[in-house]
Amino acid sequence: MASISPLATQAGFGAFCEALPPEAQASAVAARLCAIGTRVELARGERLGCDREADRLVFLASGAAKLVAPVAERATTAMPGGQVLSFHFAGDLVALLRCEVGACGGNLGLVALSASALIVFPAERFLDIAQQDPAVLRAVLTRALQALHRSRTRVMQMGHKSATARVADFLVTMADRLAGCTAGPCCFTLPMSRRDIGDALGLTIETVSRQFTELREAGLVTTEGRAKVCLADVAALTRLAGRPEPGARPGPHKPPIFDLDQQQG
Amino acid sequence: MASISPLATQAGFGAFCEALPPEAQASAVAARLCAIGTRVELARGERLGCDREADRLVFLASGAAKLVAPVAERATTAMPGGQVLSFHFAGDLVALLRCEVGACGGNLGLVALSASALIVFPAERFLDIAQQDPAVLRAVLTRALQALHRSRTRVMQMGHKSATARVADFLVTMADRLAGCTAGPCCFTLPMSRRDIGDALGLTIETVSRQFTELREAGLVTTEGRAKVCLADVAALTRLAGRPEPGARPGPHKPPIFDLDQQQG
DNA sequence: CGCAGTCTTGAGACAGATCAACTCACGTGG
DNA sequence: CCACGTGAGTTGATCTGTCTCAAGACTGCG
Repeated sequence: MASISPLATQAGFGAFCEALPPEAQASAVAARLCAIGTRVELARGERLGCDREADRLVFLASGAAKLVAPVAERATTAMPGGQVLSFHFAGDLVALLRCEVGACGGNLGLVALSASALIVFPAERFLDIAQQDPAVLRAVLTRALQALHRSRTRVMQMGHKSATARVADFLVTMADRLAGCTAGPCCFTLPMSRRDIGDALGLTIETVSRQFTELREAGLVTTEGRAKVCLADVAALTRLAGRPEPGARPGPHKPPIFDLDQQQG
Repeated sequence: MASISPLATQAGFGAFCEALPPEAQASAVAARLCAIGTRVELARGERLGCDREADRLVFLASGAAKLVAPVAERATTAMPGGQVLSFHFAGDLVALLRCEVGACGGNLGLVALSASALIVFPAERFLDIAQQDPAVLRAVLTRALQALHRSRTRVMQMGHKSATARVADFLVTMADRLAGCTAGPCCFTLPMSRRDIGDALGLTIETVSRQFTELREAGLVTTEGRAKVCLADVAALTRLAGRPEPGARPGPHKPPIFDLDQQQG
């Protein structure tokens, strides 16, 4: 079972503070945020559900996790673990909507792909405190916009992309997130199963497997064991993924697109 | 062409201020935000592109619009107007990423579905000013999270839902947003074409049309002319859409799920 | 009234899902 | 250390839903 340690001095909080804007790291706001956080450890496969009443903000201090939504009624046939909405890695700030059924299907959960350390915050109180330091609040906003950007990109893919393009895009994204690599060759270990990949991409496990085989035969990818993959040419995969190329400009990422809808209340 | 009126006293700014938190409406922050906004009117079909250098924040004072991304290279075959990322209506705050090619394909655009009045802000300066009033910044964050919620919901749909479920979900969403209706019968006028719907749902225009026909034959939908639709039973469509039902609770919407990724820079 | 573009309907093609073996990696216990 | 078993992954054959291509019908506008 998940073990809970209420001591704010434990490992994990340090990583959280480092993720805050530099000028806020030693501030009272940082301390107060830590004070309302609860450290949780999840073993591989363990699940942190959402709260019934309140939204939660979860900082992933270490490890890897998937955000899942239970599949509505029957969907098609498969999908035991529910739809995978996104993958998360150390340093991510994830949020779990309260359980009341929302458009997403409510009852979201964060499932550890590998042993993970989390800091769980009540979202409402977190934002109340963060609001006192505009820099912190803005940092949270920036992350929200990045998440939105990723999600939008996802929508485009799911919209009308072939299985090959989706898998290629997935690999390119993972190369970036897991190995910090956006061009050339690179190797890394995937923490998630083929089933997770399929669930995230809207493909079956068989189709994912076939795509890996094709990429292998094309010489773009080699695999070792279940999890280790080496990409021969990230740029080529990016092309396959149907993404407009990052252009000549190297350098890190562009900030996000965003789009903020109206509350209809 | 789009006409630009730099006078901050014009219509549109009022709607913008009303969208701010009550306590901020008469504040200096509100006035300073208006001061950096530019009013733009778009006729049906006109396009507001993104800026080359800076992100833009766009408040949709009146009308309806679609956010589009140019389709990468060739995609499959069709999609003249590019992929539709989202639809927006009066009161929405939309943002346009700078043109530099991002993962979304860069070069986003906002295309008016009907005559619209917009207020365009430079995002950077907008946030600098908003940062001085935590309530305003938090309001922006709230909207971002709602947008993320919608986008996530979208991902789930695109992931593995049948054409029928997608169209049903689309109609339910529009009933909510255009007629404020979440159950029972309701009528409204769709500002977008079948092509736009298809582009947004990742379906062809023909498939969308066939789904409308099926829903019509099932007695769930009647249409009048091209744009007017009447839904006989929103709850039944919600079920068809594969969404878990909103439950017995009536009442307005739940706040959003969210999920904030890490900056990898 | 007639044209142009949108929408609808139909027939055939194809990508990916489904069902069903089979193989392999990896952890266990002899 | 190696045989073994379990579950993940791969591969193959078939089936289905959606796209594609091709007419046709309607809406709405000039």
